[in-house]
Amino acid sequence: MEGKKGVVNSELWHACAGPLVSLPNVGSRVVYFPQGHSEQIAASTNKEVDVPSYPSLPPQLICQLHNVTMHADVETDEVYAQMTLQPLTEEEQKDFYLPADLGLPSKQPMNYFCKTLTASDTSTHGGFSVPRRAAEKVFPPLDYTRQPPAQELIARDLHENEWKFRHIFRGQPKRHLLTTGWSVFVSAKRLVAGDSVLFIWNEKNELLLGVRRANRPQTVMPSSVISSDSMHIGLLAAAAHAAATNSPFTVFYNPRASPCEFVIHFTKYVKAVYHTRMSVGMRFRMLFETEESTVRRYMGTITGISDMDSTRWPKSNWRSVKVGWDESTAGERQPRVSLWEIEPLTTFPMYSSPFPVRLKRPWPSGLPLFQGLREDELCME
Amino acid sequence: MEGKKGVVNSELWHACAGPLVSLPNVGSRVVYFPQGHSEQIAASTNKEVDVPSYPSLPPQLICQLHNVTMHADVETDEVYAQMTLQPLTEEEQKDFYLPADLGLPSKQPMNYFCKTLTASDTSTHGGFSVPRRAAEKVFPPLDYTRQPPAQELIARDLHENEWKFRHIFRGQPKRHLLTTGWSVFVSAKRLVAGDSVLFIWNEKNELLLGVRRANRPQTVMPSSVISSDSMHIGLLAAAAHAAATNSPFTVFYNPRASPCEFVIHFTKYVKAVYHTRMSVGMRFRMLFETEESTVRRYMGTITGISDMDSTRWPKSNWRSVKVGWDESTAGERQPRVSLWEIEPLTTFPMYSSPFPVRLKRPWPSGLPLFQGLREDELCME
DNA sequence: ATGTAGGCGCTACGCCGACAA
DNA sequence: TTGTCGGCGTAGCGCCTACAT
Repeated sequence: MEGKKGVVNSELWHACAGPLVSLPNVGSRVVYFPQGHSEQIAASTNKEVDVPSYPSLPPQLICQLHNVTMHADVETDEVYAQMTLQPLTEEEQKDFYLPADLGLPSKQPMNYFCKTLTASDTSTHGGFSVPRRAAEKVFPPLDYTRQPPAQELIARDLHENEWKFRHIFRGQPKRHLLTTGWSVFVSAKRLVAGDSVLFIWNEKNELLLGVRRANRPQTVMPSSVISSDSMHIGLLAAAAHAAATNSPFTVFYNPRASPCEFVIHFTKYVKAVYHTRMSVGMRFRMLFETEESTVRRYMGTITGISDMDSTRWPKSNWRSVKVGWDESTAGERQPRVSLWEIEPLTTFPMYSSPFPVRLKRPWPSGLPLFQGLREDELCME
Repeated sequence: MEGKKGVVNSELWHACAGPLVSLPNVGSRVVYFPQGHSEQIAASTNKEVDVPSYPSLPPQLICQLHNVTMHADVETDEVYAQMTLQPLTEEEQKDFYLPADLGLPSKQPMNYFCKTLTASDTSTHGGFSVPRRAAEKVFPPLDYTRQPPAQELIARDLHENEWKFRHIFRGQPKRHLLTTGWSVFVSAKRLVAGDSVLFIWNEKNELLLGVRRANRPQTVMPSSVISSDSMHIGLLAAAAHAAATNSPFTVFYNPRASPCEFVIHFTKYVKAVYHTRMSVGMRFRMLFETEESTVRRYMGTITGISDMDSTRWPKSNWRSVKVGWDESTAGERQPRVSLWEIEPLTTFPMYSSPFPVRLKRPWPSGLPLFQGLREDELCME
């Protein structure tokens, strides 16, 4: 598993990244959105910038994914992925076989739990209160003949550090607790109330331990290295150079920094853009992650379809759908989404049709997405 | 002083930056070296990258400095400067008046001291041992009639946080110590033995407090935002775009990240490049910072003059001088320096001559540095 | 089922001189 | 002059149960 230094346990990475995050397979085709990438940089640096537009850079690049590695920040344990993408020539776009990589949301580990830390969990006054079902599911069973039942747990984090905890079942009423060892973990990881920890009991009978920090309002980036303008220009220039020369380039994808997956499975993209009817007024649903790290669907209505940034990124499909949400719990959900993020609520079958339905409106005719690639050459399952 | 948020105390910033660091004045002319900037990025990210060359970007840009602000990283207290530079058109390069901004090393504060922390200073076992002369110079005088003499000190750091310390003069033999309050400071700033602290007693009778971390071997950058390749391309593209349109761009200068000052006072540059004889075999001296935060001169001999990177940056003056050092204390000093960093040891007067001596070799004739700017138009004091 | 608080033992933090370098 | 140590008193860490939600 640890072939390269800095590459982390895949199971644990996905658990920390959350149930909605999926990474494309190595070798598969993907669509890269500079605009989405730019959005992530803006979210990371907390700066909106006004960079010059890059007319030579199309709003999306069809790429082959040469490499994906999973990493975690040494300081914060924040998970991120490094991807090496190579833009495909028109020839290569034509001449392909498509692995059926739909990028279904990665399966979360079987035996795991995630708990948001309470004030008591993080205070120096005591230990960690383990939810009962969680303890029974992911911790090795206790010897209940002892009084009180207790054992030592050793859990490994993303950096292969081992943490020892005393797991004890006591109190009135009885409960599972982590005592000795817990506070050093909390202070080493600098956890505060509101952050989450997650434990995994994997198939090799190893205990893995991850951390998810609460969304601090300002994740103030150490922008002391390069200006955010230069970052934006850099990403655009790197992509443009790669596109012009069909040479590989590298991006970092930080799934928890901002809700913008800017590298999309090719087939998912094609399905959404070419094989799905979308129109104003249409109802849809979309998956979101809950506080408890599970998924739930929110429903909404399409209120408009238009370019998000018509000057810089004309005819881009990135966040081209304006939506209204049924549950108006503040403005916490994006007012704009991308076609492939939502699932239209229709009665007729969409994907099984042998005759793909070309999107009629509102896209301008002849949208120049896959030059040289005929639609009926697409291999859909 | 605190007009803008994030802008820090100038005195304290300079003390933390060290005696050799000077910032050009706002409004003055400077020379910007993309190559040097690239070097700093490489040092910050610990990655050498192989970026495509940018033939349209000259190895140096003459710019006007529109803005300089001093900052400090919230996490690490690392000082850095943000500069807004505007490349000058040929017309503007001709039509100028030059403020006599030679960028002499900034004067360090009068009453200050800097101490490298010992194991005892940072252990949980005790407080901070204040060097006697330092305490007498920068701390308010103690009332020696009390037994023991003691007082409470309040010092402000770069982020305007206040830290309280008990300052006491006791022991046998007598010594100055900081006791209560010291350990919380050490743990809050995460100081370890080898790091330095510095105190300033300024003219407003305020006590300022700064931190300098030891050069940890690997200052592993959180590169989880943007690839180092994109950073390099970004800096080059941003500079190229600015040069092409004569529009302002922003850079960050981190004086302690790496010994490469990539924004140089214009007059200093002109002096060094056009008005100084340099030849192989010539002796010179150069300033360095000592452990104790003072300057000292090292002597050396020029062993060669050539492009550092002849493919990417032909005819650049950045680190064009190969040197050998008299004291060969390991390879801790750069084997290549730039002309303006060194002071040639000659007997004839150099700067006062009314007829500037054009550098004969090894520069190729007609080096295209200041197109449209005749040398005798330069205004040297 | 689980968050918080009171009780209290004991570790280690932190203040002190004594040395020595 | 100043770094480190042995000495100690005590704050607060951390283990326990009680109680409330």
